[in-house]
Amino acid sequence: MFASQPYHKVRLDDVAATAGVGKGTLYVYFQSKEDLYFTIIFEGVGLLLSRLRAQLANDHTGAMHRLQTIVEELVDFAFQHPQFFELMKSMGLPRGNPHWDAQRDDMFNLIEQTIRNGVESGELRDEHPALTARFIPGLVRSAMLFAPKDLNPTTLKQQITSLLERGLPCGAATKV
Amino acid sequence: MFASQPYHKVRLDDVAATAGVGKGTLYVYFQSKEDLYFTIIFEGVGLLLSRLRAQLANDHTGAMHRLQTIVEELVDFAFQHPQFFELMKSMGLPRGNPHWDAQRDDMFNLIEQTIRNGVESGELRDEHPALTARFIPGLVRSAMLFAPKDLNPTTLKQQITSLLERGLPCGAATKV
Amino acid sequence: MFASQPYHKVRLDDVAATAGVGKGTLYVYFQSKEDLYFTIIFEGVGLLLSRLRAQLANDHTGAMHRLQTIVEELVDFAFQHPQFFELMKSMGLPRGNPHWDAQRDDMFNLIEQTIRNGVESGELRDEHPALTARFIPGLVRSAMLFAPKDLNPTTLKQQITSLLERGLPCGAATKV
Amino acid sequence: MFASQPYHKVRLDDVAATAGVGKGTLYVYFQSKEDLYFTIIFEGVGLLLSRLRAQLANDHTGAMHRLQTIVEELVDFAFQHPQFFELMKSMGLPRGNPHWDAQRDDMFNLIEQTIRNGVESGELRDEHPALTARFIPGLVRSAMLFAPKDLNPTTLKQQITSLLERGLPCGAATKV
DNA sequence: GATGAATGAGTATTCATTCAT
DNA sequence: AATGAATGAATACTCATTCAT
Repeated sequence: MFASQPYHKVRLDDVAATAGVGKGTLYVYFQSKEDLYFTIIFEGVGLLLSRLRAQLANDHTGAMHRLQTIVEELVDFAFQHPQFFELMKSMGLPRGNPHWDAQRDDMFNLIEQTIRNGVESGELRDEHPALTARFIPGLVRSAMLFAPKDLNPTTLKQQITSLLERGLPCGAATKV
Repeated sequence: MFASQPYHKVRLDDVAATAGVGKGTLYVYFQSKEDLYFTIIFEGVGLLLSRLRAQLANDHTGAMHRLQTIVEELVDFAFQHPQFFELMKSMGLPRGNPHWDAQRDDMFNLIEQTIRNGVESGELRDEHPALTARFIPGLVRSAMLFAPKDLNPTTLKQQITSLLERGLPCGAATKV
Repeated sequence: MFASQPYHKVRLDDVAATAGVGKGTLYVYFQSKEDLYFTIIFEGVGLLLSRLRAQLANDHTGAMHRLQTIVEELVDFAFQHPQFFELMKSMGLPRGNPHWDAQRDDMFNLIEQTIRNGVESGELRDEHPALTARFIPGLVRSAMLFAPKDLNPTTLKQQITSLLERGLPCGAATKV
Repeated sequence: MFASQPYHKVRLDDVAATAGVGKGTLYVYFQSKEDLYFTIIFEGVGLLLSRLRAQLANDHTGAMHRLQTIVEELVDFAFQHPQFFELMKSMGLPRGNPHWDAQRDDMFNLIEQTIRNGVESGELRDEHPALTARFIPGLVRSAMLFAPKDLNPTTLKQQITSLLERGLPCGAATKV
């Protein structure tokens, strides 16, 4: 519901009715409407994070391949939870909530570290891994929110991977 | 004010007070709170769009160079209006305000067309220019919202341009 | 808890927690929150009444002495149950709960009758014993609620007794 | 309305309707329901205080006569505002509100000082003027809340004055 | 045009009460 | 009997909007 309407248009009466519980019951489990909203996002990112970690734990390949794994996981998650990025448009991100900030940084750091490892091993070249780490989820977000509705996961993965692998210029090799 | 708080926490009382006008005066110029909010965003994107168009009108270079111009303009605008992307982070208001949707598509199309031209002329290779067009503002957005506070425009431009030009792998040249 | 907060700020959740029982258990012994509240007051006044009756049953002295006994009992009770008058300060619940009204009148009548006996025997002079009967608990109440915290029972008894015995003017004797 | 029902049963909707204004208008002038309630009491006591002061300003007689003036004013006020003491039953007195505490103390001090002056001049005998000062309004309260409905101001004044002047015992003189 | 006092529809939140266990 | 999770009726309070001045 938060994904299809702005935050302030979502009525807790309707949330309760849709959930099949009483209005008061929501307040047994959540402190406030805001708490409910942030909990949804927090649990979503938590799920994504744990999946990323699980995948990377089994992936002892090179940095580029691990980045592809990350992109795959991000895209799969986005298509399994198509409301997720819409959800965050509703009210934006919580600022200054230490739990949320820590969790978001965890995700960025996971990606950043993967890039750094690749740079150190000489496999990758990246002047600002921290920036690139923030770019990658942003690419998925942009696609999910604004790309044509018929976009499929495979195409999106390829496009992002392609961007990371080759860069746009077809004559890139000659430019170096 | 809309940049630093979610839509529903911005009170028109405060907006009027901050603007130094009476509450009623807002309604002389705007139909409603939503109208005010969308007007702000609409004018912001309108300004950005006109700048992009002005720059590109004078730029008769190749596609890659024009993309760099676009990135430069996006980043400069972002740093000149640091609230802008904060503002857009939660623009999840009514589904498909037609004006806004049209204008946003204008921007995406401007970028997409630049890429398509490059592909047609053989300068660029891109399987999905529409996706890439949506990626580019997303990269700026990600950086503005989540990157370290000491990020400077030059670094950001370089990083995005670099990504578009070369891709991450340092051996990219040999891959062609 | 009812003594330190107004009725509507006392939550049965807290009452149950403080009492160390489950919320539902309260409803085994009381019909409702109001019932609980009135039971507390009713039992309090009932206890006070039975003490007054017990003391007066053993007191076959004159009316003035019996009034002193009443004052002593009221003051002792007030100091033994310092919350009691706080509790009664806001007992403005349903108009005329019959049980409560009857019991309150019992107390007033007990005092009134003591005065009337004294008047009839010629020991006392009082134009309106009913009024005086209502005054006496009011004096204790006023002292308990508003007097300095270091007030002690002996002082209070003396002051009330003195007022009843002599009146304020030091030349009272000559006025008779 | 607060006089005829307990605080928590008074609905602001009804207050607004009775006052002939919109609900929101109440919140233009009062911060909250509690603020509204306390303001009513505060203004009531303020009115009473200013009347007492005005009367005493013109009264350069002896202490006993000034006390009678105070009693007269208290009783007149009580009969002119018969809801006033009922009002305070609704939620009790505000505790710790400095405005209210100061005002209440002002009233007590006004009476107390009158008694002290009488004691110093030798006109009165009172071991604890502070206590007596707190007794006097309490007598009026007791009468207004619990005395027979046909009580009239003159009777009440006489009874209180009589208590203060002579004390109860008709043989008081001989007890000294 | 500008204003801001008045408004009341709309909603988050509370808490006494119930009842299945 | 004792419980406390679930409830929803009840209500304080907010704030976008209006309109007389």
